[in-house]
Amino acid sequence: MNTQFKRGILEICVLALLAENDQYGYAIIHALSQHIDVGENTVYPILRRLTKEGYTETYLTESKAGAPRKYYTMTKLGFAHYMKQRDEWSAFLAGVYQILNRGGKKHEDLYRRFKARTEKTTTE
Amino acid sequence: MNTQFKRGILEICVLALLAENDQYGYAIIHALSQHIDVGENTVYPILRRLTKEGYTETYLTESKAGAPRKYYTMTKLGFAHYMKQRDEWSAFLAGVYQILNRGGKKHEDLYRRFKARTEKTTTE
DNA sequence: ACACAGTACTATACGTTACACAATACCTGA
DNA sequence: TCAGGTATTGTGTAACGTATAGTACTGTGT
Repeated sequence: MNTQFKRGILEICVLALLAENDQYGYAIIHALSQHIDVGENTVYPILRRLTKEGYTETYLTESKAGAPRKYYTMTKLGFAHYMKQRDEWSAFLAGVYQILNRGGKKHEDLYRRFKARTEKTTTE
Repeated sequence: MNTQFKRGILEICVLALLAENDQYGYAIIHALSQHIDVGENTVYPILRRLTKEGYTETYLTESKAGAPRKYYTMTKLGFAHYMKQRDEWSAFLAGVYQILNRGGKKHEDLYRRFKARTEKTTTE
């Protein structure tokens, strides 16, 4: 999986979970990794950054099954940031959609077109 | 606009245009910039990278209105790469969609939920 | 003839972010 | 006590968008 795709979007995904409920890092990682390929080395830094920037705050709770958990809770600033990021993301997606889906969208269409074009110009 | 969003996707967008027809850099930049915010400093490096990796090849043509144009043409390898990237992108998007669109999707819904949650726990 | 705008491309340096690698620490069950 | 699941932190690296700057060619207005 192209790791570049995740840049910027992972943060939004984390914010999306925190907009629902307070969560601790490990749980967030599990939730995210059910849908996208992501590990602890990636998510924890995001959580630290969000906190550093005032988008989230933390509190510790003890756990019966392991080390204490650091819960992250979204601030109002964080929610506003989340809304803004969502907007930018969907605007960006709309633009990309326009570019990727001109003419034939399906692979067969694309392949037929490409093949037709390359064959008449002695490519090989 | 979050510049991070573009990582990896810009390359796909360029490939999408080249899958249709041979194009020169300046034209590609114009086509892309109608839909997403992107400049020459970003696109030319991508074109060079694509060529370096064998996904595109180039040929020069003279132009009546300016410097000679370097046309980029997609190789078979490039087309295969394009198809693969498209697949990965849509798989990634599907995952992100699952995460971002659980429960209420619209801003009003999200806001109502967030507000309700924060108000009952003496935030402020 | 010269400045200038538009066209077209190249090169260097930097910042952000995902992530590999590594370490720490707590608890439970065999 | 040792493995394994839980839970977090820190360091270093690589990719890629992009700001900045520069080269070079053509046609037009003055």
